[in-house]
Amino acid sequence: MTDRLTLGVAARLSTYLRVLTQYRKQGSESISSQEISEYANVNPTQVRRDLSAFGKFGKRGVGYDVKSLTSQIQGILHTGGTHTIALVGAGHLGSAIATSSIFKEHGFRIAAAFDIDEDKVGTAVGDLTVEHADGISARCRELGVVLGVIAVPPESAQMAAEALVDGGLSILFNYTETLLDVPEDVTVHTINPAEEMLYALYFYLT
Amino acid sequence: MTDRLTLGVAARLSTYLRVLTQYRKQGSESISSQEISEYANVNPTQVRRDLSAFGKFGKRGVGYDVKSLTSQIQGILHTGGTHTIALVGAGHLGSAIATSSIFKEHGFRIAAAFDIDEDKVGTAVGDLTVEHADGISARCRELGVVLGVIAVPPESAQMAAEALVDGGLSILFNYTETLLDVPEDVTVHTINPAEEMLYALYFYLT
DNA sequence: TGTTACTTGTGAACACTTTCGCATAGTTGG
DNA sequence: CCAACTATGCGAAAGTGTTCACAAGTAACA
Ligand SMILES: NC(=O)c1ccc[n+]([C@@H]2O[C@H](COP(=O)([O-])OP(=O)(O)OC[C@H]3O[C@@H](n4cnc5c(N)ncnc54)[C@H](O)[C@@H]3O)[C@@H](O)[C@H]2O)c1
Ligand SMILES: NC(=O)c1ccc[n+]([C@@H]2O[C@H](COP(=O)([O-])OP(=O)(O)OC[C@H]3O[C@@H](n4cnc5c(N)ncnc54)[C@H](O)[C@@H]3O)[C@@H](O)[C@H]2O)c1
Repeated sequence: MTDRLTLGVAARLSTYLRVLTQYRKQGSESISSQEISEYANVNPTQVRRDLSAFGKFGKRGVGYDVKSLTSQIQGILHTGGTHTIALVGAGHLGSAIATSSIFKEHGFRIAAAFDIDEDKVGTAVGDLTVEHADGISARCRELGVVLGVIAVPPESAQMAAEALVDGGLSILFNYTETLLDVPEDVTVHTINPAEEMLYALYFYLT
Repeated sequence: MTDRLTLGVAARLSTYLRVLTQYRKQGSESISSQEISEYANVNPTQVRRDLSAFGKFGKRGVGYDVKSLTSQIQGILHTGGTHTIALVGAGHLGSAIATSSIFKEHGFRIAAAFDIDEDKVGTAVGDLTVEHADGISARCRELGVVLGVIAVPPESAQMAAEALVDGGLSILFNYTETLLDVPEDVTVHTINPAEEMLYALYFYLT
């Protein structure tokens, strides 16, 4: 149990957590492996196996209690608390991210938003006041940011990445198509829907 | 070879395609499995094995020719042409999507954008003129749309999904947190960065 | 031409994932 | 209280994925 989860299990548990978080908002108290599997696009047996590896969380004939299963998975992933993130780029995408409830729901607090455009610095996006990109590194250290989101034009992405790395971050989420060159200990997660679209299309076409 | 790819292989090939597409724009003609693996977050041996299953695309001592490898993978995934997509919701996120080059680069053409807000209908986002959401189903059929993107507020997502399904689509990309209920033959892909953030954090914290 | 440095392609071993089938346990309604 | 139904948990087997180690090709340069 002190072992590190394999990549696949950790990915699926994160997906279940997303489904559960939303399912709970929609009112229901109990959920079956069948229902989880439909929203998560996995096999129901897989869901049960993933969960039963850590204990007997379900009730036969009933399903899983949404609230307690949520805590259990948060426990397994050690991600129950609040985590502080920083946003670079306050354009269309940046505003959408800053005002979205998606992050808050899962315990992520956007602590600062940065832009290079003097007209945007000082204005509000969501609950935040946009700060100048010059301050990225210093402010990230100050605020204890663990994760940076890059939502700038593609040609500025490398620059943004370097500023965030300078601020001590080692997890970057890159919404641009730019391939980022970062130190070895930094992980870049790329949000590129086109990639998933190609994948989706393959299974549609065959 | 007429067999369907496994989920994992198809996903990785899509990732390689994303990396190659961008790498090519940055000028280089040749790429090694090592380089692909760094940008794709996989093991270099895995890259070589995935590719060598379909033929000998590389040159020992040199690497892979970026251009020809791109075509080869497009051939394997059958996704070389242009595919037509529709966008529902022309707010902050919708505008960002409509103006992003990410989709075009991979052969996706956004053929129409819809919104319910009368003030937005008729205005331009990117190259498109926003159309009224009432026309979603009819226009999707007319335009031969294969894939729909949902970028509306969470409470409107189910409605948007139903309109798209009515228009004959069976692949939906959902940027909202809402769990969508759709017919069995429709696949929903959810873009929820928070899910991937939880996953990223797990490996960071352990 | 010979040497050095590089990088692919693949056999073999091992680890992990996925699925089936079914015993087991809880629930509901008569 | 019993019968019908539902849904979990898990043994076992088959299928995939992942990594190591190395032979074999290619290029560049002295
Ligand atoms: N992955 C996705 O799902 C997705 C969706 C839409 C857009 N995108 C991509 O997101 C990026 C941004 O799109 P957008 O529509 O928000 O663009 P935008 O032009 O509206 O906003 C970009 C903002 O970044 C700021 N900026 C520029 N350089 C900066 C720097 N060095 N530091 C800080 N801020 C800087 C600009 O001032 C601007 O405010 C694009 O690359 C686009 O392709 C990705
Ligand atoms: N997954 C991600 O990466 C990500 C990032 C940012 C935002 N989001 C989510 O995207 C959604 C949209 O965010 P936004 O900032 O663009 O919001 P927004 O309010 O700026 O835009 C929403 C638009 O949808 C339109 N709309 C409402 N109902 C509609 C309907 N039934 N049909 C057509 N159009 C309709 C509205 O008129 C508005 O123009 C939110 O749910 C947000 O949480 C997701």
